[in-house]
Amino acid sequence: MARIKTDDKNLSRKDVIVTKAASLFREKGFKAASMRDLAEAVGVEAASLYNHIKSKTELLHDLCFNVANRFMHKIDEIEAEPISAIEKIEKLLRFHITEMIEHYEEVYVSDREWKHLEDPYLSNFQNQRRLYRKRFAAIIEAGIRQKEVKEIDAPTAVLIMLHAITGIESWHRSTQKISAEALEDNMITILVGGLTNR
Amino acid sequence: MARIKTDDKNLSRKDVIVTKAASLFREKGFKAASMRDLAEAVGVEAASLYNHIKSKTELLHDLCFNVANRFMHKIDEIEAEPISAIEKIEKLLRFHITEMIEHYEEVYVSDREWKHLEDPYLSNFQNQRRLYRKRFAAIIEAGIRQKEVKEIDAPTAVLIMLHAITGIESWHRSTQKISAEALEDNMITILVGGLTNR
DNA sequence: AAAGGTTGCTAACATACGTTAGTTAATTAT
DNA sequence: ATAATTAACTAACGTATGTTAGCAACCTTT
Repeated sequence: MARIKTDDKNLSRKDVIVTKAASLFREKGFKAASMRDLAEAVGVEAASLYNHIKSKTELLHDLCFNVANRFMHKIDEIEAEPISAIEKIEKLLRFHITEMIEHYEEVYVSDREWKHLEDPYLSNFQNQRRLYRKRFAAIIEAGIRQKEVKEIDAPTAVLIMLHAITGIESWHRSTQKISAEALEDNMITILVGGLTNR
Repeated sequence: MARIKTDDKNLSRKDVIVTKAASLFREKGFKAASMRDLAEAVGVEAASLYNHIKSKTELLHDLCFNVANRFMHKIDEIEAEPISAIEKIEKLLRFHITEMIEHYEEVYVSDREWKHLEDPYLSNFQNQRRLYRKRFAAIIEAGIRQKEVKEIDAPTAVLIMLHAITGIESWHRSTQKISAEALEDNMITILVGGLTNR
């Protein structure tokens, strides 16, 4: 009888399922990925998954909110630091970039598939998202007031930054990648360079 | 008996269906949007759609290749112009931006949902996409050689540009938009500003 | 070794989906 | 006015999907 392997200790079977789900949802999209696909990836029959999870949407829910919470904590932390606006922006961007490099399946799924959440989680997620962007924009606006940053529309700048970073997905799948460090530095050069005055 | 309205002349009934499909696929995603949803949006029964189209995937196919062709023609045109690399980049970006502003449902769907195409169209689309990015990167590399552009990794720059532009989708749906012109100029300022030497 | 809990299996359900067949209504051409 | 064509309808088929029920095998604790 097949069993779900949790080779690395401290991993629950649910963790294994959630991780495989991230990979599958990233590859096929949430709707197109079936529970039978997931079961096969996990090495078990579809019905057996339900010993560990409540529903398919719960998987998406877990993925989305895990990611969202990580970003929320990071922006809390950065806002509180006594550094310049440009430094805050760079720190936040670097966090986004490394998150996308290291946990890209989860981050990608959270970013692209949250539409398939169901209320009340959907509204909740959308609110968090809006709030996060507002806080990011506020940092940029502070930078503009202090003349560190060009006179641009802050919400537009946030859109550009956040979407630019999802481009890392293509890097991840490309065959001849530059190194992760080089990627990060290139992105910072272009993005922060585009904001900075002088 | 309900009929599909093609109020503006020169619109075939299929055109009406394709347009509504773009809107629906954008809103729900290709897989989550059903033919019955589409039929309702068009004002007709699901089976009736098949008097005008071959299949659901044909709709996606039409959307994706219409968009891809427009971009391919534009890059043909721009490559041939006797202008500097930076000017070429700016022209191409402005084209992307206005396409995204004016036909955003189609462009968005083409960008996000092409994964659900079926071979041979899938491979075909992927090839076109790769080729387009290579040509874009080549323009940037020419700019680097002529010292117009910072010494960055060109493929990374392409990723950033293209993905940044999909952020316009959020602008489109936001309630308090800045004007389309202001959006375009802001994006150019940040993106081209991030590339330019000095 | 027995008992209890956990995790797997098979079978099946209800539902939703894309699509086809066959038919009728509406429009266009003769 | 009649015939031919186009475009709609109803009904249904086959398949895939998320999920549940009931039972068997495994592991852990005593």
